[in-house]
Amino acid sequence: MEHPIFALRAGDMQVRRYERNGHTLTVLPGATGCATIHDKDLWIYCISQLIEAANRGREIGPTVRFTAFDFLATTHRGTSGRAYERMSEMLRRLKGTVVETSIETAGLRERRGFGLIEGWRVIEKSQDAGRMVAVEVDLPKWLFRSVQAKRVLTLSSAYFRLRKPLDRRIYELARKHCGEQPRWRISLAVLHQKSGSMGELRRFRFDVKALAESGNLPDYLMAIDLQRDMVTFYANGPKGKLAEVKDMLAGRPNASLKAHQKAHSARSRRR
DNA sequence: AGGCCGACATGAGAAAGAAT
DNA sequence: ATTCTTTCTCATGTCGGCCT
Repeated sequence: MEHPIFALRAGDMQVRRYERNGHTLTVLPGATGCATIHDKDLWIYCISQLIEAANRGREIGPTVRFTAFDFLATTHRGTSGRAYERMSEMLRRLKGTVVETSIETAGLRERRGFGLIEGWRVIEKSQDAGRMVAVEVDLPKWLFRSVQAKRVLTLSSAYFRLRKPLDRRIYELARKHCGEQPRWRISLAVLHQKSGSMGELRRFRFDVKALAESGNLPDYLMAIDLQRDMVTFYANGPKGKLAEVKDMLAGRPNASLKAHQKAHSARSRRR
């Protein structure tokens, strides 16, 4: 996806419209607002469920079934009653947000519209109102096809640890545009556009500067040239040693989970 | 332009109750 | 006993508005 579909802010009711060489994309929020970058976690979760199932040699279809608890836990969310409610809101926003595209080629214009998910189903136990037993999400066909074709971008598990919506978006962009190349250079104005941030440029500049200085962006280093208003991303070798060591120091999921399991089994052996 | 505040929202984690 | 679910509390995010 070239243009930012997901909003950075909750309850965003703005209609966004992007245009690039005879190619327009319109994002129409549903009644409860536009799907946010956090809602995208549900997408990513469903996709990874499918990929995992496929890797185990199981038959996969566009419908993904899972428990609410598992989703909340694996995306590092809380599991409060409010978190469950928010999950329903997520489904509603994903379903309600409509994306329309229009492509012009050789004098023909084709327009299409689609939701971010086809539909959803939450199965609750009736005698104990409100308990979500299982959730089913129907992914749109085009998304399912790109999963089958393995054309989905893999994200570092550190992605879920990125709290700031803007940081997440910038990481995605770096991942997409810089990828494995040693570096990627872009003007702040264009990055601002690509990010989908609705704030003013000066504020965006301030936020990007903060991100660069914090060094919180996984896999990449950022340098800002304030004179020319350019940002450069340097790939830190996503598979390199340095990244692994940094993961460990930062106590990121994979490293820390293994360490925790080790400690745990040592404890049980002593007992 | 740069920076701060606050409205409205998300997020983490502890502790405890419920289900299996 | 273990796993799931809820409630509570505190910390942090975006961005419009406001001040300097």
